[in-house]
This record gives sequence, C-alpha cells and structure tokens, in this order.
Amino acid sequence: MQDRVQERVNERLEARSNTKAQILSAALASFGTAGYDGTSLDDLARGLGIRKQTILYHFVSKRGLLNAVVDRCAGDLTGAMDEVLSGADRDWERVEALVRRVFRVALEQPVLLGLLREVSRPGSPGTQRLRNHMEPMMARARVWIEGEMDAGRMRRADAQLLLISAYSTVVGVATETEVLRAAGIEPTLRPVVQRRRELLNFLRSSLDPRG
Amino acid sequence: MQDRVQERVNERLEARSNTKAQILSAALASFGTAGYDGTSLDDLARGLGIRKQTILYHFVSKRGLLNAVVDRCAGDLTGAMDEVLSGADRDWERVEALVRRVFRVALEQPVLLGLLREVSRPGSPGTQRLRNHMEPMMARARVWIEGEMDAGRMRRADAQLLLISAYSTVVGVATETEVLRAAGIEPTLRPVVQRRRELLNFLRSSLDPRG
DNA sequence: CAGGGTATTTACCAGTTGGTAGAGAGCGGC
DNA sequence: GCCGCTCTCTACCAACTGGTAAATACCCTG
Repeated sequence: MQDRVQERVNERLEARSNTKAQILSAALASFGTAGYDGTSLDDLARGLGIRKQTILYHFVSKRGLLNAVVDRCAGDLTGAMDEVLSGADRDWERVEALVRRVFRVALEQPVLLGLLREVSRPGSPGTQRLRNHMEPMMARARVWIEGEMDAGRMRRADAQLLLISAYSTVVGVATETEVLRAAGIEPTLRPVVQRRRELLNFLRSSLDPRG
Repeated sequence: MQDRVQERVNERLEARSNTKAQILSAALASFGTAGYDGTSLDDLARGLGIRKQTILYHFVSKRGLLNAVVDRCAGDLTGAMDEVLSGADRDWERVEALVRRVFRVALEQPVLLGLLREVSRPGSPGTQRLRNHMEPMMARARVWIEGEMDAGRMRRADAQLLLISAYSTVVGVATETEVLRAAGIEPTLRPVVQRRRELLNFLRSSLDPRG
C-alpha cells in the first residue's frame, strides 16, 4: 500500500519534472544563444507548445527561470569538478584530469558554454548567481593548488589568476566556436582540442616544479 | 567668399558629426556592455540628453545604428591591420607587429572588445556586417601568410584556422576582463599581456621555420 | 461523489519597445 | 521676406514585454 502511494508520488514528480525539464533545457538553449534580453517568454512557450503562464507557474518569473538554468549549469560544472577533486588523481595528474573533465562537459553540452558566456557578461543578471556557485569550488581548487605549492609538488604561482585564466579559456571556446561558424566553417573538434592542449601546456609550464 | 561658404559647410558638418558621434560612441558602449537587445533607444537618448527621434533621424533604425557602430569598430580594426600590412615589417616581425597593433587597439578601446564579443554571437544582428568588413582583411592576411609559407619563410600550417584562433584570442580578452571583474579583481594589464604572449608563442611555434 | 492539490489554461494589464508623422527652430542664399 | 535645408522636437501608435487573477481540467484520496 505504502509502495503504491510512493509510486504515485513519483509519477507525479516525474510528470512535473517533465514539463519543467523541457522548459529548462529550452530556456538554456535560448539564453545561451539569444541572450537573456533576447529571450521572450512568449516565444519560449510557443516553441514548446505551451502557454507562457505555464513557465511562470513553474519558475515564478523570468529572472527565476534564469536562476534555475544557471543553477543547473553550475551544478553540472561543479559536479564534474567535484568528481575529480574527490578522485584519486594526484599532483599534475589531477590538474590534467580536471581540465579534461571540464572540457568534456563543455563538449557534451555546447549550449552550456553559450550560457556561461552570456552570464559572465558584466551587468548580466545571473552573474552573481553563477559566481555564488563557482566561488566555493574555485576556492577549493585554489586551496588544493596552494597546498601542493607549499608541499613543493607544484611551482609557486598566483593560483587564483591561474584558475581564472583557465576558466576564461573554457568560456573562450564558446567564442571560438561561434567565430568559426560565423566564418562559415563547420565547427570541428580540432580547435577545441587545440585550446585544451594550449591550456594544459600553460598550466604545466606554470606549475610543473621541473619546469 | 567661396572660403566662407566652405567654412559654414564645415561648421555644419562639424555640428552634425558632433551629435552623431556622441550617439555613436554611447551606442558602442551600450551595445558592448548591455548587448543589442538590452539597449533601449529611449535610455540611450536619455543618457545623452536628447530625444530618441534624434537618434532615429541620424541612423534611421536601431539596426542602422548597430550597423554604423559595427562599421566604425571594424574600421578601427581593419585600419590598424592595414597600417601594419602596408608597413615595412617582414616575415615574423610583421606577424608580431600585427598582433601588437591589434592588441593596442583593443586596450585603447575596451568597449570595442565588448561589441566584438556581442556581435560575434551567432544569430546576433551585425554578425554578417562585421564579417563583411573582416573577411577581405582576413583574406589579405591569409594570402600573405600563405605566400610566406610558399617561399619557405614560414612553416606550413592552416593559415585560416590560425587567423581565426588569433581573432578568438583577442575577443577572448574581453571575456577574461569580464570574468576578472566578476571575480572582484580589478582588471590589470597583466592577464592581457599574458594572453598576447601566449598568442605570440602559439603563432611562433606554428609558423617559425626554425621551430 | 465531494474535496483538495497540481498543472495548465484564458483573459487581462500596465509599461516599454522600435518606429511614423509632422511641426518647428535655426540657418544661409536668393 | 521667403525658400529650402538640416536638425531636433512633440505627439502618437501598434506590437510586444513580463506579470497578475482567476477559471478550469486532471487526478488521487477520503
């Protein structure tokens, strides 16, 4: 009996999250390409075959929708980073694993890069929200790196600046993809892989104690 | 007499270009920071102490204003590149001069980077306009590079991909500056200089025949 | 079947958007 | 004095914006 109740509740939750999830991913795509201001709730709803008020029912306001989208993306990113930071890799291996993991997320969800790009524009609503998500993770990475430095396993450098530079490179991949497309070149993996290699080289040359 | 007439005409042209130029630079700043959709003609006019219709008189439509802004920026950029490409530098020196010159423009007019960023977003109005400006210049640079390759003064590589990568790096500087600011770090020259160095290293390692 | 929560709808609204029409001001030339 | 040109203004508009209020459909539970 209790099981059946739970089943129903799950069904309900599933149904809810179905529409909600659809709205969320459509919003991600729209915010990431057309931008926040360029996204109209009416258009978004029309694209999903629903009414705008359904969106507002689930997310209260446009701003709330953006926040939810940012939360999801930040969750994906910090989740991926968390995975690596909790993993068994050590020293330089961990740095490399971190970079590869983040790039993988970026490649699996190209729209995510677009949103990141949109949301890191100064004055954009959602900047603060993203920052709140990223800051602890960045701080954690920083503490770890600085610990490695103290232990002499990494060369001393400005860890924060390094992290920011890495973050910019990842977001920059979005820019590059767009520029490529604007130039009429169908985006391939190549430039992305190249960027990743560049970033890894940069980090290695900054951190490798043998460097 | 003829002189006085000319004088008056100049005065008139000056007065015209005064308001027009003010609108243009305010629009550049707004498009570059708030984006195209995030820019309201009313707000823009209010900021200048004029009426929106004055803007529309000079630029016909919002789209026309964007086009004019893009034209100006593209002019600044291609002008700078043109200067170098017509200069006396040869081989690697010319590449370096080109990079330094473009970075100088970017540093002198940070808003320009913002606009470039905004306008290279796929689907953004103005993308095509920018492309029309940049393409001939890019083609010219490409032809030159490929000539150098043929002459054996540069190592063979995909010139177009190289140029796009360079372009992305420059635009990426805008992203980085914004990320820095979002992280609460007052933007300094350092990361920009670092990016420039990275780009130069990358180009050298790709093109230097001795590499 | 009645009641209650969830989800989606229709109807509506005030404010803002880019844009049009046209008047008026200031100016030099005839 | 008046024309014509450039520039800026007031007045106005239809379309669209995000958002509120309330009706309704649905499904499960009692």
